[in-house]
Amino acid sequence: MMEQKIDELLKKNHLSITGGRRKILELFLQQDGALSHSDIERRAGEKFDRVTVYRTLQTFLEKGLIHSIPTSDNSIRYALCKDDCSGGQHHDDHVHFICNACGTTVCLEGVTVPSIALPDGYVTEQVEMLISGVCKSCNH
Amino acid sequence: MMEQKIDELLKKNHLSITGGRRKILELFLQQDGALSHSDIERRAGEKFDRVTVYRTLQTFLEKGLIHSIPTSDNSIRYALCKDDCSGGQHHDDHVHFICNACGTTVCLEGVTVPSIALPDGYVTEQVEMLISGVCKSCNH
DNA sequence: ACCACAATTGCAACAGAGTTGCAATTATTA
DNA sequence: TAATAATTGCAACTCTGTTGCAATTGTGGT
Ligand SMILES: [Mn+2]
Ligand SMILES: [Mn+2]
Ligand SMILES: [Zn+2]
Ligand SMILES: [Zn+2]
Repeated sequence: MMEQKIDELLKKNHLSITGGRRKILELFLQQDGALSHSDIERRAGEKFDRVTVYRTLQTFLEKGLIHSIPTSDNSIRYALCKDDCSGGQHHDDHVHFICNACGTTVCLEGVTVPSIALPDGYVTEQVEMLISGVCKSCNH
Repeated sequence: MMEQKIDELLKKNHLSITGGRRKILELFLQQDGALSHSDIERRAGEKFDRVTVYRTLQTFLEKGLIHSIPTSDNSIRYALCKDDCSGGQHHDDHVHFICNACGTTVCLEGVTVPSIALPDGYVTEQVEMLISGVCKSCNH
């Protein structure tokens, strides 16, 4: 049962269980790809205020339930984290893929970001790798 | 003389020479790192309308004079392209670095983006690599 | 140097995205 | 079930980005 899974996820992250959080988490679990703020607003229907969506995403980010994916068109996407990202510590070192045909953004969990040697004096804290092209489904 | 260089750059890209374009190009040439829209608006002073800045950046992008850099905080930065990017064809395969301390974004021209093998069915068209951390100057 | 034409600009008006304070509602714990 | 703390919705606001249109400016040819 998905409902049970949702409540467990919220409890595990020390979040109180509310309708809005349940609904947004459900959207992520039903979904293969990443979601933008407006995706969520649209699919959550008229049931929740815009502000609640903003605050919920912010909370989920801080708790390490989701991570954000920067895109070239200035519209951040969000995707579920793996289990070991709790507590605000993210360990997502996978590549993100954006399809130029259908627009979907997915986490390529199997493709890890290679480590890069930077010039002297630069210290790496986080690496984002974003690949755009044509996705599996759009390649007929 | 910088003024001469600016006009040549505009002519080479088949753009008419106007005050706004001159000023914005000057900002990029005076600058080591990348600039956001609001950086430009601020530094260009009250001299130009917001809309002109948007349209000028758009034009520069299309002509291959500048390229855009996606960031995690939803604020696109822009940086000058190398000479071989004219005509809307970009050949920037370098890594971008954002300093968490001072906030500046720079093109690491010497660091090329490694090629990545994607799962079957995915076709790569463009790769963005964005590293955040502490930059050279902030590492005292 | 001037003119005609095309391109660029500023302005106004608008749409969308994101933020904040506050009061009402709801969840948690005892 | 009641007390307390957290979450939510609402209103108001700011900031960002877009569009149409008329005024201005740049360009190339005379
Ligand atoms: Mn991901
Ligand atoms: Mn660059
Ligand atoms: Zn696709
Ligand atoms: Zn720095």
